Order: sequence, then C-alpha cells, then structure tokens
Amino acid sequence: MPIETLDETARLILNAAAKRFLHYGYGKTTMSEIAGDCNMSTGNLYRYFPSKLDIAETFVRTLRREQIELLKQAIDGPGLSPAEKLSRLLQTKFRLAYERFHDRPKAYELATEVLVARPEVAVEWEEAEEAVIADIISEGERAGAFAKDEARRAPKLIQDAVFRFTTPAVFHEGDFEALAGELDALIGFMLDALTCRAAKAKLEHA
Amino acid sequence: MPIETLDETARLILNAAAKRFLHYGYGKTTMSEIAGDCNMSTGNLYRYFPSKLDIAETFVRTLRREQIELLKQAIDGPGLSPAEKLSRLLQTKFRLAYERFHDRPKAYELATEVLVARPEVAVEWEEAEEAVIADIISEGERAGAFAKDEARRAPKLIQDAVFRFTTPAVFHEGDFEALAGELDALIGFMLDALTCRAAKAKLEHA
DNA sequence: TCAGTGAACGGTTTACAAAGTAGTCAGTCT
DNA sequence: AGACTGACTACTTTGTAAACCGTTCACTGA
Repeated sequence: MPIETLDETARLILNAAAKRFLHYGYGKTTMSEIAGDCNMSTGNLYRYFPSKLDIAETFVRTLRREQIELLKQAIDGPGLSPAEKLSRLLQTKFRLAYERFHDRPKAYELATEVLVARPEVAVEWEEAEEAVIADIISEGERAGAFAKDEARRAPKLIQDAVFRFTTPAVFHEGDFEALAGELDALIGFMLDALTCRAAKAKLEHA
Repeated sequence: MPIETLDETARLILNAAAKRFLHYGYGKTTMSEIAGDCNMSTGNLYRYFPSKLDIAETFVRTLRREQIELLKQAIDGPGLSPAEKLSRLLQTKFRLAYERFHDRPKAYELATEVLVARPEVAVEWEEAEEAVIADIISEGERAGAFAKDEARRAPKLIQDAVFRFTTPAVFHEGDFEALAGELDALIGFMLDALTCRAAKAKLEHA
C-alpha cells in the first residue's frame, strides 16, 4: 500500500504519527497524541488503520521505498561496470545504515521494532534489495564478466557476507572509514569469486 | 589465567559458580549461594576473585578454550586439503554456536552477558579463531592452492563473511540443514576467491 | 449513511516502598 | 600472618497499587 493510494485523512494521520515517531520514538508516542495532532479522536484513527503498529509499518514501508530508491540512484551513473555497481551498492547500503544509526537513532529504533514485530516486512525489504543485486549480476553475466547462473544464488550469499556491516553491533567498534575499508576488502573478495569463476569457465571453453 | 594455574580454593569456587551459572543463569545466581556451596562466607570469595563478573569471565575463558580445542580437532583429520579444513572449521563453528544456543541456552546467555560487559574477551575469542584460520591459509599458500599474502587479511574477512551464521537472530529462521547448506555455498564463494587468485597469479607467471 | 466521538475495558507500564544483592572491612580464629 | 567471617553499606531488583494506553463500541451530528 504505497502512500499515494491512501485516503487523505489516512495520510494526515501517517504524517502526524511519523513526526512523533521520529522525535520521541514508537513507545513514547500515544494514539491520543496522534489524534490530537490531527484534531480528531482516538476512535477515528481506527477507521483508517487497524492498529498503532500498522501505522508504524506503513511508515517503515515508505522508509524502505526511499532506501531502495537511493540504492538505485547510487548505481545509476553512466559507464559503471557491474563490479563497480555492486561495490557502490553495498557501500551505499552500509553508509545509509551507519548514518541512520548515528544521525536518526529514533528512525533506526522504529525500524527495528517494526521489523521484529512484523518479520515479513524484513523479508520483503531483503527481497527488494536482492532484486537490485540480481539485476547487477545478470548484467555482469551478459557482459561475460561474471560466471553464468550466479544470479539465482549469489545475491543471497552476498547479502549474507555483508550482513555484519548492517548490524548495529558493528557501528560502535571503529570509525566509519575503517569499517568502510574492511567492507571494501570483503567486496573485493566476493567480486574475485564471481569474476574468477567466469575466467575459469572461459579457459575450459578455449 | 588458565584454570590449572589457579589456587585450589579458586577452582572450588569456579566449579560451584559454573554449575549454578549453567543451571540458573548469571543473574539468578547469588554470591551467597556460591559461598554456601563452598562452605565459606561471601567475603572470602573476594580473596580469590575481584568480582562476580570476574568469576564468570574466567569460566567463559574456559568455554573458549574448549571451543578452540574442538575446532582444532575438527580440522585435524589426515589428508585434508586446506580448502576442506577451512570448510570444516567454519561449519563446525556454526554447528557449535547452533547447538549451544539450542541445547545449552544458559551457557549462551552467560557468554553473551560476559562478552557485552567485557568486550576485550570477545576480541580475544575472535583473535584465537583468527589464528586458527590464518594457519590454514598459510598452509594453503605454501601448497600453492591459495593466493600469496592472503594470510594477513583473509582471516578477518572470512570471519566477517560468516558472521551472520554465528548470530542468534539466524538460529530462529529455518532449520539447521537449510542454514548449513547456505553457509556451505558461502564458503564455496570465499574458497573460489582464494583459489582463483592463486590460479590467476600462476597464469601471469607462466 | 458515514465520518467522527469519547467513555469504558482489559492489559501494560510506572512509581515507589520493601526486600535483596554485590562488595567492604574491622575483627576472629588458627 | 594470613585464611576466613558476617554484619554493614550503597545500590539494584522486586512486588504492587495506581496511572496510563491501545482498542472497542454504542452513540452523535451532518
């Protein structure tokens, strides 16, 4: 349910809730406050959303849409090789997670709470990213840079491998540059696997 | 401080504490209970350990020694190639984490609590594993199977890549076999990077 | 008919007092 | 002298009663 398809009143509620969620956090925001901001009663909120959690879920979905959009922009540059695209995508994903954690802690907290309570939203988020990665790898296969038939399994494996760099535990240890450098080396490893498999296949063919 | 170097009374305390930690957890174990089990007063405990947390830390260090020992045994088989050793090591590490989480939840909880309160113990744990990985990679380099000069950076990268499979979040989703299969594919990827770099270097040399 | 209301309900959080616990230390026993 | 004690302190956890919050629903006004 993208925002555009929502009722005008529903959007009003969503905006009011989003502001409070980002300022005070999910737990510290009450339905009364949201209703008050919209000049309506609490009961009326339930005509537009089944529950408080659903308001938060809808908001997190918009955050996801924004993130996917930013990732696509990051790899949109002209003349980027598939390897460069993959590298940029993962570095951008890391940077966005790092920034959200440090600069918008309430947004991070909200996403975490919703993702724990509604695991299917987390799965959809990962699948959306996976699709972007799969596109890059397919392009690499067509160009002969990457090995064939990787587009099916590789995206999930790549997500597994960089998992550590999207986990809050890592954001405390070391500064951004050090972590980005470590991630870069890891991406280099993964890219070598993809390109070397292709090279090996070519040698056998020749 | 390995156990053998400890005072007899200190070992008595450590064993009594370990039993209670594993049965009831760290928080639900009191210094009075430990002292009672050892037929001594609480005050006397502090002649042997600076604090309750230090008792737990010492115990967690023995858990680490056991785990490193098991990992070394897992790669000790005769005629195992470096690639097989690395694969076995990481699969064993995953299996031990999985089993501890499901079969000895209190042990898992204790380790988590100590590792959060004493991050340097976590660092030492990772470094001990890193040393085992580095040995395997050095062996692979000497045999010409792996690329040169990887033994320095690769161990940390490999630990990063498999991080997801030693994190409790993953233990809930999917069964053991499915996760082990996914990990296997990921290890295959990393091994390809190591071996392909070596192959590429050889080609250039020839 | 339908957007909107607000009192009422059950489950949860909060506030604060009572109980408990980690750690100390002056003193005991051997 | 040195292993050991246990009452003591400062802090934390626990029990619990009151306040609060998400959600419902019978009702209102247009």
